[in-house]
Amino acid sequence: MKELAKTYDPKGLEDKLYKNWEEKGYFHAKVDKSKKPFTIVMPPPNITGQLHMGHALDNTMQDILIRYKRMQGYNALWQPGTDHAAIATEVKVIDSLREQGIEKQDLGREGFLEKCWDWRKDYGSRIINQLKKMGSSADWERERFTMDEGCSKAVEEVFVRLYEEGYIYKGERIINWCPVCKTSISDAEVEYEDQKGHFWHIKYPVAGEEGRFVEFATTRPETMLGDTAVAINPQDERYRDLVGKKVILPFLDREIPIVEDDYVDMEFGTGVVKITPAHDPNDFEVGKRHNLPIINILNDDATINENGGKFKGMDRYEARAAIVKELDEMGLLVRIEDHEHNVGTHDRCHTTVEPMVKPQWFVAMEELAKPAIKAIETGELKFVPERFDKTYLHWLNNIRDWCISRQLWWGHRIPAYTCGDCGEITVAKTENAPKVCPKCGGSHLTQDPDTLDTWFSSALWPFSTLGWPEKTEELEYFYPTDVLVTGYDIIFFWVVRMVFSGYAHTKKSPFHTVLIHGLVRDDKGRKMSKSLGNGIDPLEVIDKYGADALRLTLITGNAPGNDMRFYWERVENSRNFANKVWNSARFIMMNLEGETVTKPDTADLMEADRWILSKVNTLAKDVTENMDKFELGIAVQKVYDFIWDEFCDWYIEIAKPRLYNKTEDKKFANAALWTLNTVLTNGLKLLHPFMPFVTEEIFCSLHPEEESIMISDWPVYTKEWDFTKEEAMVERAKDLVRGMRSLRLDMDVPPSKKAKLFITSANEEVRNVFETVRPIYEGLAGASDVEVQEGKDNIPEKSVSFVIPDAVVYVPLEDLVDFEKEKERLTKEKERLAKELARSKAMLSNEKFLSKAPEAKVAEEKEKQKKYEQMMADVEARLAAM
RNA sequence: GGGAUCUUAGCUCAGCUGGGAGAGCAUCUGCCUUACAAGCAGCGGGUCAUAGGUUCGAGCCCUAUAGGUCCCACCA
Repeated sequence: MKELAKTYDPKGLEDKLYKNWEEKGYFHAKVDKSKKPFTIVMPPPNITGQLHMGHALDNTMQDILIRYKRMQGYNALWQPGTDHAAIATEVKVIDSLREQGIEKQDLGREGFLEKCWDWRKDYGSRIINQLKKMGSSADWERERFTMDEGCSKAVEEVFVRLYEEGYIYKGERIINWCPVCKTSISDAEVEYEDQKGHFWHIKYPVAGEEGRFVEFATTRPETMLGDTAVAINPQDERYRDLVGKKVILPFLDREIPIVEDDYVDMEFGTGVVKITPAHDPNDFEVGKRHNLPIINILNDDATINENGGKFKGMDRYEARAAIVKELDEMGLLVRIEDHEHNVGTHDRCHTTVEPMVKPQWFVAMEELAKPAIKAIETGELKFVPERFDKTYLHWLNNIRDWCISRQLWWGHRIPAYTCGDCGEITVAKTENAPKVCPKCGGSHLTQDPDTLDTWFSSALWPFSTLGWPEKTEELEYFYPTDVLVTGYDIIFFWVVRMVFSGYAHTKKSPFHTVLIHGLVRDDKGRKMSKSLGNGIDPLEVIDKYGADALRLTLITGNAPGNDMRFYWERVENSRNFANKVWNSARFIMMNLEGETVTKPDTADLMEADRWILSKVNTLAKDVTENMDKFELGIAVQKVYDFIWDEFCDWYIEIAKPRLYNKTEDKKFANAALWTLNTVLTNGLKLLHPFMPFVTEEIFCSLHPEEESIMISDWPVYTKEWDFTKEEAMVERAKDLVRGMRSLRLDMDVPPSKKAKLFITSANEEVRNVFETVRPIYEGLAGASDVEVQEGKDNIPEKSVSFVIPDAVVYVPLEDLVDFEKEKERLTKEKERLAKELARSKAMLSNEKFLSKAPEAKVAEEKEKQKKYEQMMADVEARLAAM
């Protein structure tokens, strides 16, 4: 047996243990029909990613579930991989190229993609290695990438299928355009920010009516260059006579109609709205209804294009200022108002998005959403916690078509080919790419230059990683997966899309449970972010305190779906716990030195041994229940409390006298050692999913014959260790010791002072408590002169007392008694009892309680009352005697 | 505007289907006791946001109010 250091040092050790696990192949899940599968698919981190607290939390939760299920005997697969992260990666690569003075366009599509793959080669494994530092037991042999061959095949398969079924279409729609990234983005990628702006009140002259104007307000004056109408509400009497007339658009001198549309709110502003179909989603709809022309006034970088007349070439904000200035000079600017409004920005670069009309590819969502909605109703899909059902359903019930084309190069290229001769679009997988146009036979085919939204491939992740569309045995065996763990911020982007994709392509929900966690915030509750510089780097935490401490910190005291605050003090506490476990093991191993321990006869077990066995027995049951309900925080709290409070603070202390007493029969020490070893081992197993490293190291030292705790069996409840009687007895013994301790503190009794104890109970069980407690008492209270005395007759006159269930304990302390203090204590005690008695009596005299409450509850209450009455009588007698 | 959620000890948070208010940290007291000072023993500290209601009984259920956070939608 090897020596353990005085404090636990995770440094170096964790890497060593992890390497061993990996080499032994413990993480690898092979198809094995004799075992039940349990599958989690890992949310693929971006290849540009650096491990942050969000990943750390997400992965810790998954690893806990996987390790737990693996120990329970499941064939547990944690399917990992990385995401190509279309726009995020493209932006990074462009930036790094720019530093070298190279522009994306200079390289051409092929050249640029090469650079992207280089980037992936250089950085793609970085995040994976960081996840390994966390102890993640994912099946790395099965690592996938959203753009690897298989996943790309799945993407094309889906695209072609959905196209053929009519769910994917190409259309001129108004989309969100990012002028910096120069691509369209989906609605989900738009983030609204409150910004201070203005309302510009402007008027347009009415054509043919000298001196007449219509007035309206706008927040974006520059869009007037694209105006093709002004609209009024058909009910609006004020403008009745204007119907059918036209107004003149300043600068461009375009005559545009005045149209009637219900969309206009008569109550708002002047009741007149300018209509810019090309640059506003609502106006676009109005334009469609009235067949208005769509005039795009912006280039892709949000400068004004040739449709903007003399403002051509100006940036949108530059043009805004110029237009306002000139309108003012022309007397068409009525006034300017301050106005705070929500501005849509791109969630990656926070550039204000510009609505634009462009040909894009869409997925028609209405039909596809239906089974995903039904899944919640039928219970095929559950959110933990449940409240996220509502978030999910609300989104699905109001879903709009998904814009899936992106004007990027890095990603899955859209498998659509346009004929240069007849304009026919052909959609086909790369392997079936058309050489000639199937319609006109022309050979001038060009593939659509756009790529797909990065979430298009992520949506297929649960089954594409298992080989879909091939019918692999993995897919057959591991799919559908079981649990998806992710943050609530990603429900719309990912969870929704995975679920409807699962139903569309596999006819099943890709998982039955979605376990949602919150955000990791800093100590002040702020989001951890690079720009604020308030983030704590998980790698730094691991370096300083170890991965176990990090994991424990992330899991404790947090309920599913809730945000948490993360700060160093919490990590320290976790580290302290790791050290506590370490030292308890060290203690046991020091005592095991040179001993051979055998399983003791049941008769040789002390009450305390049975008590702790019983405790660890129920602990296993409780923890298992919590784990199955995904209450990871509660589960680990229970293990923590058990190991620290019960096992270390009580049981080890109780066991010590037997270990130190060399003259006694060896079988007593043997019983203690065996119990220590057994209980610690079970505790370690229950702790292992949460703190894999320290538990493994101890387990292997304690059991050199065993290979790894990872592949050991999860403790289950056993009848053999069901000792309710002993449990109750030791709990009373603990009360007794606690009572003695506080009494001695109250009375300033030095620990060396011996004391006799008298107990007022004829209950044999209670008297046995003294025997149970003797070693504890001797060890902790420092007095050994314990005398059991029944009844009240022999109690010394000068003594102090305290109450334990079923009895009052008297301690004669002769000259050391402080009667004032004792009186105070008793009075307090009397008050407390009176309160409890009142409550109990009220309950028991209540007919409704008696009739409605379960019988056991009533009986329990009656017992309580009896006890209280007895205790009350004792206390009153003591008080009277003083 | 719609929805979700929170308000519990000085701080950060648990508290599962209603039945004697909890943890960690911090403070204070006493201990270097031969596993652990990253420790041990203990003390103090809460009208469970407010006001009603249901109930024999409410931190928990219902209603309203106040304040905070988040999501969605958005009137130009």
